[in-house]
Amino acid sequence: MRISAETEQRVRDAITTLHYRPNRNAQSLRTATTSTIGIITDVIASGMFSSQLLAGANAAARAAEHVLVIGEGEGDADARDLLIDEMLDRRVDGIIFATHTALRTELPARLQSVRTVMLNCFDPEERVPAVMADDCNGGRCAGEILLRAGIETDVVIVGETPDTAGVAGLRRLTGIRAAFEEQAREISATIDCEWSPQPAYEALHTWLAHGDRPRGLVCMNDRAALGVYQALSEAGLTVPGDVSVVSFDGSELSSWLRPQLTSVALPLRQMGALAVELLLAPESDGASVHFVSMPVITGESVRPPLEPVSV
Amino acid sequence: MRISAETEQRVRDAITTLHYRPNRNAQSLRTATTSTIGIITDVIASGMFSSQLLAGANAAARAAEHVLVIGEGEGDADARDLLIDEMLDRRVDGIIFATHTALRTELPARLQSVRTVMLNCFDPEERVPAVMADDCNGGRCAGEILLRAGIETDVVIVGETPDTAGVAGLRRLTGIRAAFEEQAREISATIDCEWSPQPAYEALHTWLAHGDRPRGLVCMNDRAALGVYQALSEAGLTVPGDVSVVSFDGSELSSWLRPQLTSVALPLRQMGALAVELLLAPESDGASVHFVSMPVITGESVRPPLEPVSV
DNA sequence: CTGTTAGCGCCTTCAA
DNA sequence: TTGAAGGCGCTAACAG
Repeated sequence: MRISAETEQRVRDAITTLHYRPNRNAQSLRTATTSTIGIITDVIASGMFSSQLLAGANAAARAAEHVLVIGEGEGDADARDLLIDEMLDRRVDGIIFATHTALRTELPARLQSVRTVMLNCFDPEERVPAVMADDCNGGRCAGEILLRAGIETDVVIVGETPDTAGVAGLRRLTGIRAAFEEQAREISATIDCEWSPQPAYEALHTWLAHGDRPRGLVCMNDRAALGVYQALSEAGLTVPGDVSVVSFDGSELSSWLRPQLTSVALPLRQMGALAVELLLAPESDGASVHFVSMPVITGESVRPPLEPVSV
Repeated sequence: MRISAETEQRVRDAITTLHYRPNRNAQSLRTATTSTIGIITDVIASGMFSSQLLAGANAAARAAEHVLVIGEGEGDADARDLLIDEMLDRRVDGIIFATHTALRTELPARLQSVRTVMLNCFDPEERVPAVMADDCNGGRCAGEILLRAGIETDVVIVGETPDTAGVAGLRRLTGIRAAFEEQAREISATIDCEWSPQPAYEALHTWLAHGDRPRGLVCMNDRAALGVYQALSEAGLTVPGDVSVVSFDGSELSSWLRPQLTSVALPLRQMGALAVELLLAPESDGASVHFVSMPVITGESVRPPLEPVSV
């Protein structure tokens, strides 16, 4: 103890008055760890999707005393790879590879030797852990909502798109069908259209022109549901009086519609958070896909059951 | 030149086969520059706002070969300051301080000695450059849209909220009034309500109950306009037949409504980009507020002028 | 004009 | 237990 207490105090004072803070770059150089996580998204701007994923990831990162570096690939694989390099150059502790739409996609080559978690997408060969919404169970929920309301026939699905690269549609469809099969019922029809207001409006408008009248409608997302509302209203059908409507995503939009939409929500925040937790977890956790369950946001777009149901 | 060409080639080969890349942390240590920009937002998750600001900032950062690290203050000043410290510890080249709503707000103390640009907010003492939407001119545009359509009387504003911390409302209002005053006209009434569907719906519904019938409506944002559409439709008024509607923000929602909404758009992407450019510009540029003009997104919610107007 | 050297700020090992 | 020293990977200044 060669340093006097007084000297120590003077040093401590200097630390505060000069606002000294350790240089994390120097720390990183020595320790080869940065407390920094890179997150690569295809499109940041995409309204709620990427931003909520980001928000969840950021919250979890903060909780673990980490910070997020973001990069937007903009759909261009080269730009994306450049970004990845940029992050690796900065020696991020790991990378989250996120897409704004649920996708089966090849993990970029240069990520295969880096600690990586896929978010809202998964590698066909499951080389790294992935986080996805549990669309299959979500679909089942949507189906059960209608069934519990006593709507077992004349149910139509709006937004079937089996050809897309996305996997959400197929999984939701599977879940819905499963719920109906359990009750020995089935879906009456599926209407194929993009998951946006205008296409959904047009598709349903055309379909209704045939004279069929559905009792229940499942929309593949809230935006499609908006178009569906418009088409139903034009056809003089009321929600939920004539037709009950269930949807997916649980976006803000679902709460803006009148009547408020019952929607099976994408747990984007939780997904983002889980991705960070997996990335930071000491155990590699194998490389399985983690499914996050989709909560139901109950609105007023589904007819209450005619008779009270015993649980 | 003591190194033989052959040796040089062998080194170069090693670089590529071993995927050697310079360690930017080491570079930073030496050069005291990181090619990294920190961006502090109050809420990332807030739908389009922060995410579009982020997207714009990110694009500009990429163009300047920089990378963005993000931090979400979550409304808590302490958490925010911790984040700022975290970024300064990482020796970011500068910080963008962004809010999701246009605000007049004090620059955090520890940012006063750091290269900083305020985004969507400004310091009362203008200590640093700021980027904001030109809401005043935007308001004027909104007014002129109605005036050019021949709607000079019975114009009502939905969403007056002079008491908020936000400055957008007041500025838009000022612009609208200015446009009308230039034609020696004036706004008939202002309806005070929050800028969301439900409050706007209720406020207009109540107002319409008095029996007054507006010819033009200016909504303070697209979400309020959604509520306004609902109230008008309930009252049996058509858009744009009976009432012309203009709104602000230019969000996706405006394109989803039927008829499509004419909206004076927030140039969020450009704002984010400009903030980065100012931050990286060699000249400090003083510390003035930079106003980014708001483009008009033309929909079908405004009645075409009865007679062709000569430009 | 090339090749060597001395740190950037920190952490970790080693000696006292 | 505490202090000194070496080196993380790089760049800028310097010597040859």
